[in-house]
Amino acid sequence: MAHTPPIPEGSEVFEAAGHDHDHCVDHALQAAETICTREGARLTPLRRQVLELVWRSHEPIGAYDVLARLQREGASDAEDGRPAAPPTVYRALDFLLKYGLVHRIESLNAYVGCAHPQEDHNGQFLICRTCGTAAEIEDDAISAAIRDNAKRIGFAVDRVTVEVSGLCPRCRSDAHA
Amino acid sequence: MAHTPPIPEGSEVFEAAGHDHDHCVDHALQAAETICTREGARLTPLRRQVLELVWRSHEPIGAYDVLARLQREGASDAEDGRPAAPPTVYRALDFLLKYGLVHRIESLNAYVGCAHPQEDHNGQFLICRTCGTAAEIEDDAISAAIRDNAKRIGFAVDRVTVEVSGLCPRCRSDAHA
DNA sequence: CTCGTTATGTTATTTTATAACATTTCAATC
DNA sequence: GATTGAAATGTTATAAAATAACATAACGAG
Ligand SMILES: [Zn+2]
Ligand SMILES: [Zn+2]
Ligand SMILES: [Zn+2]
Ligand SMILES: [Zn+2]
Repeated sequence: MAHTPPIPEGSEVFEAAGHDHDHCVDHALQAAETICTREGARLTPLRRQVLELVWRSHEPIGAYDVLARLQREGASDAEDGRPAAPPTVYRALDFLLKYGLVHRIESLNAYVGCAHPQEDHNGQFLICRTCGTAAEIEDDAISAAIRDNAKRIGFAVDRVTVEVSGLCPRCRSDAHA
Repeated sequence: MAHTPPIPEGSEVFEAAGHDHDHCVDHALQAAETICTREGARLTPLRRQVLELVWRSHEPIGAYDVLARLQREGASDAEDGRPAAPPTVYRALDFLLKYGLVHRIESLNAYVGCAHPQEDHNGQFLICRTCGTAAEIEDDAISAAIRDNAKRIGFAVDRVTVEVSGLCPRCRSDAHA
């Protein structure tokens, strides 16, 4: 499952500044299609659109921000005037969470596209307090340490939330200047 | 309240069932006095009362639950009729958070008394989805793993949130029965 | 096509948190 | 002990996040 690749100096998990994010989005949507097909889940136009909106935001995005963008774009098919309502977005997000296509960042009340949606995991995040970027990591050492502790105590782990906030490498350099 | 037989292994972090919680509360309030004195911070009657209410709840408690209890008990000094308002509680909680006397559980939007308030830390929690108990652990292996990862990536850690939800040893046994 | 299921629409409300400004309390200085 | 500036609390209003409850539409198996 987990590759904990040697990270030379810092910046693969934090996306490169000028990278082609459209490509990331397309890739994520493609992966989502694959997963939903495999799972027999229906990635409807609405759900797909919400997933795309979440991915387009390079930072974690709140449900109401998703809603606002959804309203601006209009529902994908029906362009019938009435703006979408909160439950529309929350239901789509719930679906995406269920199939591991997005993660919820508890400390921000916000959502972010999952970086490796194939694998079953809860997501561990490094969140920059300055630029807002959330890098998803998957560190076996962290997972193992948590698993070991729980085992020692006799606690049956269901869901793990790891959210580290601080300064990303880039913002750190900027701060020095 | 309920007396439940001894739990064989691994249950120090989860409080024993029939323990004297009043003692925990008193101890916590005492420690808070000490810390605030040392820090030159004012543990006012209101703040003290909020801390006590948080501690009295054996589970993490929401701000509005604290508020409700505060209203029921009346403000500690002034018994002037008007019920307390949300900012009163949020400000007290902010103070208590600032001095490390309580922790906020992000995944529950709730607050819990800190088990080792002397030390500077962010708190790591095992939260039972059945009984609601949140056990605060302080696992160096977890902290170290997170610190190492961040260092490798060049991320400057500010605040760490670790919240593990699942089944505590007791509820696990109960489920087996 | 028919029918049960799943998805979405719609309206209202609940829960959580903060903004903005007024008043009180406190302790230091005069 | 009065003066005063800072910190704490009171008060009112609103923002932000999430869900409840019920109605309609779309979908897919038989
Ligand atoms: Zn992920
Ligand atoms: Zn940054
Ligand atoms: Zn603590
Ligand atoms: Zn339990």
